[in-house]
Amino acid sequence: MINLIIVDDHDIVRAGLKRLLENQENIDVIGDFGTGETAYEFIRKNEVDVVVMDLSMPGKGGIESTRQIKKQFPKINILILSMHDNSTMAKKVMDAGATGYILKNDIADDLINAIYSVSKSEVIFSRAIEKSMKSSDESILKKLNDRELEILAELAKGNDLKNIANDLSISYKTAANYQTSIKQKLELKTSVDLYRVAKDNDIVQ
Amino acid sequence: MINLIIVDDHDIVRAGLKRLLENQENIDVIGDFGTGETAYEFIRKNEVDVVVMDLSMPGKGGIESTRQIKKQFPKINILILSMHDNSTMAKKVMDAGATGYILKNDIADDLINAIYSVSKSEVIFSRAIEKSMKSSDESILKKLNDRELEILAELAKGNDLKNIANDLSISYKTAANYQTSIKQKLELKTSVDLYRVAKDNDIVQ
DNA sequence: TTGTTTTTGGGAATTATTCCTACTCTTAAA
DNA sequence: TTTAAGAGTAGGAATAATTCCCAAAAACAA
Repeated sequence: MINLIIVDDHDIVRAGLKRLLENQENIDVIGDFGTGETAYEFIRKNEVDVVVMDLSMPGKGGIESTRQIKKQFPKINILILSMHDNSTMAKKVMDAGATGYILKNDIADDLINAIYSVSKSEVIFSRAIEKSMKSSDESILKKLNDRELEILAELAKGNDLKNIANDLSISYKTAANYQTSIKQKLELKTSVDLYRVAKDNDIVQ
Repeated sequence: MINLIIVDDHDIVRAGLKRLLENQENIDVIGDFGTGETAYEFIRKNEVDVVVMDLSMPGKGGIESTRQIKKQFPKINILILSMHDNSTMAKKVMDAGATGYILKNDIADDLINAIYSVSKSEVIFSRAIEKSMKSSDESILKKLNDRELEILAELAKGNDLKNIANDLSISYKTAANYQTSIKQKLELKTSVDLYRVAKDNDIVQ
């Protein structure tokens, strides 16, 4: 029997998932929570085998919650549910310690299979993710080095060069030069394009 | 008895909603579909009272599908399910002919109540939406005049001042001055902030 | 060790932005 | 009808940001 909890800020999705899984013989949904924090409180006091968690939640998101849970309870297997077939995010999720990453628009059977796999600590991805992970090697961001990536992230957050320079303890000139080289490498013209790229590649939000 | 269909591209959400509603005495879920097109085909051949539809779907989205259904079958009441408490989108949805607009993170009871209301052609919104619709009169965009709004939209699209000036047949200086006054009125510092504002207020995307 | 990449930033030229001013047009009020 | 207010349009001048080019440490790989 798999003791499972659901963490998703959407009440409807949560209630739906709960009912969907309650039909399963070997899965016992012993709790469902709207936030990572309340889920963590429950985990501390109860025997949990698998956590099915939404990626994007207000407050502590799926990644941070995963990290926290895995740190204290490494035996718990976490399956992340996401809206988007984003390989960058999938990598982050796995780095945080999740065992699987599947999409909300995968069919219900896939979810159930994924839960069984994950409960045996088998790593599992959506097919769409596996596909996009292969192609992510050609991500435009490969063109940037670490420092450029860091500065791109800051810029996309809406930080201005002065602050970035200050935060990273480099001169304004250096920061400005980085900005220029990022734009050149990525063939962007405006700061807005820069933000778009950062967003499309999940550097921000 | 309410003959209801569900339209949502997410299999999990759809299956969940279906089971959630199947417990209701007076609601009969007679179909569920992953696209507006397949739902429309079903509607043409079957007696449908209420459609619960996701706002954002690939292909023909919730708004376009709503418009199509209402055009041919004005008696059908449509309840839109959305992820975001966006009052602008809510307005668009109602313009398209939907009877209600609720959020996926409203609690399940709200959904069921909404369905009963909508089935009686009672207009219904999430509380969060009603709140944000009221405050949208005080939208920061009210501070901008038409031309500023137009230029904000262009800027947010990633158009540079030179092109904007050219497209709108105004001098570069004028365009630049508009940009400045937009930033001032909205108290923004960077172009990224400008894009954010445009996005948050549905001027772009 | 030697060569390469990363990280750093200055100088100078070029662009962009801001602030101020001002003219024209339209619209609404007196 | 005159007046006032605001929208839309720009130019000049000062200031700020960006780009381009160059170069020197530092880190790192061969």
